[in-house]
This record gives sequence, structure tokens and C-alpha cells, in this order.
Amino acid sequence: MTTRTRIAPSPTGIAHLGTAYIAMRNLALARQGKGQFLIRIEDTDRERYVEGAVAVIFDAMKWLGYTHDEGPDLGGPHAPYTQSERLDIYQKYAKELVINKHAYYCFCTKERLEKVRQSQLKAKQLPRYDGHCRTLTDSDIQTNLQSNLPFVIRLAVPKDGVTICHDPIRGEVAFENAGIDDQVLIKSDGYPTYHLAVVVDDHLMEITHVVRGEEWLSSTPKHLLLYAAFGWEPPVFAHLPVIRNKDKSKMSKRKNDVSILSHRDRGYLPEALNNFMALMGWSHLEGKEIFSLKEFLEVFSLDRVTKTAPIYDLDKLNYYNGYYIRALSDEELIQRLQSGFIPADCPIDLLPALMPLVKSRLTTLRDFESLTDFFYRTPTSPEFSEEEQIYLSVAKEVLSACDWTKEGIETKLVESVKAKGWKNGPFFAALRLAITGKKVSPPLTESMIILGRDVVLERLK
RNA sequence: GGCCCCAUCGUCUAGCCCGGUCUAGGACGACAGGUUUUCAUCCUGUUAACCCCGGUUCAAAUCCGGGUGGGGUCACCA
Repeated sequence: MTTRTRIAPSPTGIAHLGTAYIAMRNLALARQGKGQFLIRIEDTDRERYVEGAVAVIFDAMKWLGYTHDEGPDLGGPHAPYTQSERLDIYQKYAKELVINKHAYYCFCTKERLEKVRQSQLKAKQLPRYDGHCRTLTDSDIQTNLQSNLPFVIRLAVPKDGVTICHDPIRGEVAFENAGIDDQVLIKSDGYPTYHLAVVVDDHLMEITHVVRGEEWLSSTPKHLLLYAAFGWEPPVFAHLPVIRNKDKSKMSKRKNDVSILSHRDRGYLPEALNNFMALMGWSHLEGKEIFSLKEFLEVFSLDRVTKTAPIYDLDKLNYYNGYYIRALSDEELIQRLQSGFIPADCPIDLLPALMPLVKSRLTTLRDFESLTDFFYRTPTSPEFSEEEQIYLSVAKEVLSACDWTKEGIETKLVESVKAKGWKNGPFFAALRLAITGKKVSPPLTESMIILGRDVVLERLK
């Protein structure tokens, strides 16, 4: 049997870094198992649905280089791949569960539920459904149904026994059934909850490995119970450690930039993000720290996954980004920069000359502008001291006469500094400031050559 | 709080399953030095960890138990 895996993002507006982290691992298993990797959209929460969010997810996956085999955009043998288009399927299976007594109608109002909750809380009991409707008679149910009372369908969780999850990463994890609530399967609006939809779809779509974040571990027994109620063979469940904020809480929008696409827009390379994410909660068997997505997909394995949750470390991402930028050829770097990182007033034909000066100085593509703006914008010159003004006038004199080559410029400049009995440091600092408007800049001589003698002399006025 | 998961340098981790080869290795960061008229790159070095307490054993980062700490989850959200 081939391996079939999936990611099941919710269209809530942004493509989350966590989704990519989960996706690349699922992709790897599917490729290694000569199977398929699919994307399924879990949009059963109508309140959270955001228009256009699905397109954002596809954009993000494409940018990262993850290719799926089945999904809402591609179709496939188990279409549709969007849960809101599968409502009748969930209804059918929920009803089947009701008939087999593994689920039941619940007519409790939100008010009653809230009241029960409050009194349980007050009595220091754990808040949960009290099973009120579990014992309703058939005629009660018929009456309620006929009078159009709103209802949900709940799973009839066994009152005793233990449900054991066999997780290849965590080993056996046991949960007392008595601690599991009678989960809502169908909401009063007719939509399924996550728990029902995920089980039905994973089964119907023949998913063999459910590789997800460990935040799902405590709901796994519910899913296992559902598989048992249906009489289905469950897939392998593996729970990856979650990515965390610096404060060790689960990575969140508030404390981190969790958007994949905003990483792209901030000038990160997909190679860097992939390499960075690969090494969170997993290590290469040969101890490699630099490798491509292709290699990751070939060598990733569940048995080298860590159980401890890693922290998103921007320093390390920056390191990878700089590394991959430096590894690019000048032509490739120009191409990458042209995806939105070259200011409108920067002449395109200037680019080839600029690459050698900026490549080792870019942490992100976005740094390009602040690094090179003095080439195409006249810097505002600061107030120079009297001493500095003397430096500049001497420099101007030398530069108006010397050969306009690296050697020509440098030897003449250094010669006159020496002749005057000055130090190189302050002299070149003043010159740099006058020409680039910055205390720190790309190499001065090379920059002057690119700028041209006229512009340089103009800036020394 | 109940349930569940986890615990090696500041961070990502190797090692743990199959105890000795670990005076615990690598990477990022930080710091120092070298190269560079600045910065960056590059090179060299330094820094820094087995959560605690018991037990098993000739021997424990590695096995067991208990603490402690951190995290996740307890919805008609996923």
C-alpha cells in the first residue's frame, strides 16, 4: 500500500508557518512512500471563513516548492476537497452512527449547557456535557424533531475503558474514556465539527498517515473512538512537536510573524525557510545543517523527530537567508531581487555592477534598498567639520585628476593622505560620508567607480 | 485545576532505544583575534548544557521511581 498524507488547513486568512512545517513532513512521507500528498480545506467554521484565504494557502505552498497531488484546485479521485462541499457526506455518516447507537441527538440549548457548565465549575468538577439527551427515548426524539427543535449530534463516548494511541514519535499514549466528553459531531447549523469531518474525510480519502501538531494529541482518542464506531481501520497518527514563541508558548500571530507569505515579502528565500524549518524538531542523519528541500524530502524520517518543541529563532533564519543569498549567482540574485525588492528609481542596468558589492551584505532581499540607495539617490550631506572639509577638498582635487580605476584612485588618495601627514581612518570616513551619506557602506572605491567621476566630484562640493 | 506531552549550551540539536569510546559533539548567537580605509563576507579561537533527588549498576546524559519546571488540551474553533 502506498502512503497517502495530507494537510488540512483552515482558510482563516493567512498561510501559517506551522502549516508549512507540517506540510513538508507530510510531503516527504508521501514521496518516500510513492504515494500522494493532498490538500484539503477545512472550512466548517463559517464564522472564521475569510474570502481569498484558500488562494493564499496555494500561493504559499507554491512559493515554498511543495507540490500536492490532489486538492480543491487539482481535483482528484476523492473530490471535492473542500469540506463545505461535503456536507451531505457528513450527514450521512452521522446518521449512520445514530442508527448504530454510537451517537445521539442532543436538543440541549446553549443556555442549558452554559448553566450546567457554571454549576460544574462551581462544584470544581471538570466542565463537560452531562449526558442529558443520551437517554432520550425514541418518541421524545421524534417529537423534538417534528417540532423543529434545533439539535446537534453527539458521539456516545463509552463510559469506561481506555483508548490507546500508538504514536510512532511518542509511543503508546493512554487516555481514560471516562475523561472524554460526548463530542459534538454535527453542529446545529448542520455543519460537521472538525472531529467528525476529519475522520470521515481521512477515511474516505484513504489517508494512511496523519502527521500533525502535538496540539492534536489530546483529541486523538476521540478520533480513534470515531474510527472504532464506524468500524474503520485508523491511519497512523504521529504528533510533531509544535513550534513555539520565544516565551515557550505555542507560536502565535501576536508574538511572531507566522505568515509564510510575509516572510517572502520581507525578503526571505524559500530555500532558507525550508532549511530552517527542516531542522526544527528533526535532525539530518548525517548531521548536515545545510541541505535542499529535495534532499529533505528524500531523507526525512519520523524516527529522527524530536519530542521537544523548538523555538522559532530569527537569528538562525537570518543566517540561513544570508547563506543562501551568497550562494546565488549574480544573475540569480538579480532575478530574485526583481520580485519586488528593487526600488522604482533604481536603474536596472546598474544591477550587474551592484551585485558583487551587496551580495555578502544582504541578510534579506529587502536590505537591498538601504544598502544601495546612494547609487541612485543623492544623499543629503551632513555638516562637516573644518578638518573634514579640508579632507574633502583635497580628495576632490586628487579625484579630478587620477586614473578612474580602483588602483588609480586608491594609490593617489593614500599618497596624498600620507603626504599631508594624516591618518587614513578619518580621511576615508569623511569621504565615505560625503559620497554615500552613510558611515557604513559598500566598498568606497568600487562604489565611486560605479557612480562615475562627475557624480563623485559633485558630491564633494 | 483534570487529562496528556516534554525536559542536553541563550537558541536549533547530536548522543539516550542497544549504560563505559561523553574531561558531552556540531550549528546559530555572543565575545575575542586575523583579513578589510567602514560594514559585511571569510578564517581562527573563546564562551556555554546533561532540571533536582533517590534507586539499579563496577559504571548513568543514557535504565527505573519520585519531585520540580515548561508546554498542550479541556468549545456547536480548527
